[in-house]
Amino acid sequence: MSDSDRGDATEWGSLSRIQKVSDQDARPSSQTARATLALREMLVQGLFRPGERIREVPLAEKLNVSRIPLHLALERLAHEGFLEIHPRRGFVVQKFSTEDIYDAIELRGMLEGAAARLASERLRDVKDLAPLEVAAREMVTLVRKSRLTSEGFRQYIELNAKFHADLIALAHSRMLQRAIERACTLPFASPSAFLKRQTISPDLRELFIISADQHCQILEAIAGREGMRAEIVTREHSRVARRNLEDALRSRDIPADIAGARLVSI
Amino acid sequence: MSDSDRGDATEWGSLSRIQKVSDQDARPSSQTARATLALREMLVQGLFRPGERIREVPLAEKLNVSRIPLHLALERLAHEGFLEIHPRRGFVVQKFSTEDIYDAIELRGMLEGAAARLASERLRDVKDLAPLEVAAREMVTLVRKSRLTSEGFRQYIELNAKFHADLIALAHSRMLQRAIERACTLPFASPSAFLKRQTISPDLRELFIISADQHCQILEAIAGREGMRAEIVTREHSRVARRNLEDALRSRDIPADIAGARLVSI
DNA sequence: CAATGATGTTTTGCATGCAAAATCCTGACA
DNA sequence: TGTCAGGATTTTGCATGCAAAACATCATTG
Repeated sequence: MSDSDRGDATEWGSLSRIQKVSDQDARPSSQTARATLALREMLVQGLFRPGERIREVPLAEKLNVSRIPLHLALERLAHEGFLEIHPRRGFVVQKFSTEDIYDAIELRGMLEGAAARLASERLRDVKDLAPLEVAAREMVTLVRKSRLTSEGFRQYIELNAKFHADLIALAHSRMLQRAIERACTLPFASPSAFLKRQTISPDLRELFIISADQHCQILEAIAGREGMRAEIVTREHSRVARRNLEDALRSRDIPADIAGARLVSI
Repeated sequence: MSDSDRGDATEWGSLSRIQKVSDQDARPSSQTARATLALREMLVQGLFRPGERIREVPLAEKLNVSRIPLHLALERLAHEGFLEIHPRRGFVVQKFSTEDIYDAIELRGMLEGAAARLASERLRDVKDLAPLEVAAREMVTLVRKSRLTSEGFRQYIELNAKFHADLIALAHSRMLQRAIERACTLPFASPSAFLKRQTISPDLRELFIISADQHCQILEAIAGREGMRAEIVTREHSRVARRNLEDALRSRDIPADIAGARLVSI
């Protein structure tokens, strides 16, 4: 429930804002925002079956909003990719296959890779990398501890989100930023999708170490204006998510651990 | 006015559907669809100033729809990237810089390049390339004619759209397809954005020849499972649009010729 | 028995009107 | 002159209700 605090649902640039979980859940300023938040949460938690048709009236009652804001929320979630619009027939919950997830991860990898390359090409001052280096260093420190507390875990997720957001901002491309935000609206495509797993196996710890090191390599490449290397390492970095997913699929603990997994068939 | 015939505004997979311009303008089934179509057209034609705030009531009167469908249409256009949402303050027309256009074109090139690579990796039967080959051949035939009639021009645009749509479909990746559709919602990012120019200089004719040949090279690469080559040529292919834009910028005939150019500042 | 058509029910699309937020305008005061 | 307060006005957000489209049910007919 920690990624549900973007102020208003469709405001842009939300990815680059660092979310403070300060005041509990902020104030969902409008009915539409409230409905969007609640619905996204329900979808991610798997309270709807993939392929299920959504009826507006009962759902509106359940969420305590009227049909107009609910309809607006549904439209937004459709644009995010959770629902499908059937012109005069309402909304249907999307189905995803594991192939879709793999493709989504690879897509994000491509886009973030391009962002890293652009960042290295367009970097004006090496000082601009400072906040990223801080985050990367702290993540390394975290994963080096023999035992990862759940607080450390939370910190890692937050630092990771900040790192990725800052990296994308460094590309100085609104269009690319937009594309990445879109690609990450589906929860299982986001960089921290598979970080929320509860079972921390030794393998998983290894992945964390690898991932933290990749952050450093990416920064080194950008600082040295090695665009190609920055792109390749960033692309490879996204495959951590894929390995994490494969691991989860093997141990069959998907539904509990991974956000949005209940929308995946097979 | 030829690209305004996608049945219902936000139905997905619209890119892969080949649009028949059969019955004039189809029937915009709902008020929302009507408003979306009309508004998109107005935006592309530059009837709104970038940065301008949109007032719903007068606009609704102007379009002869009520505020609800207008609001839905505005929301959709915001998701397409034409407008910006300010939570309790309404919609504002987006501004774009030439850098944004360049980035949008490069982004599309990357994504279509990835599609071409995936197509070569995932191609099941070489027969699947047949419709693409037909389109590519016809385009070559068209550009070989010494004089390009305006009917031939129209045909080229249609064939080009079909080629790109079919290519993307061959990648067999819903996620990638979605990303490309999103990237192309902005008119100047689409593959045929700069084909609508009215002044056909000799340089432009050369670009057409190059472009038609690139289609053939892409198909050859895919047929030969040369994923890397397919990706690279497709990426390069997208730079035709960039050269076209640069040419237009030099001759300062942007506003008249290029869809959506009036949304571009400087 | 399948296909088609009539009829009632559900469900979405939309118009209208009201309330609250934002904006604008005016004028007082430092 | 610039700033700020406060009221008037505009503008968006939303609730309600109605009409039409989609859907379900069942009877009729070939």
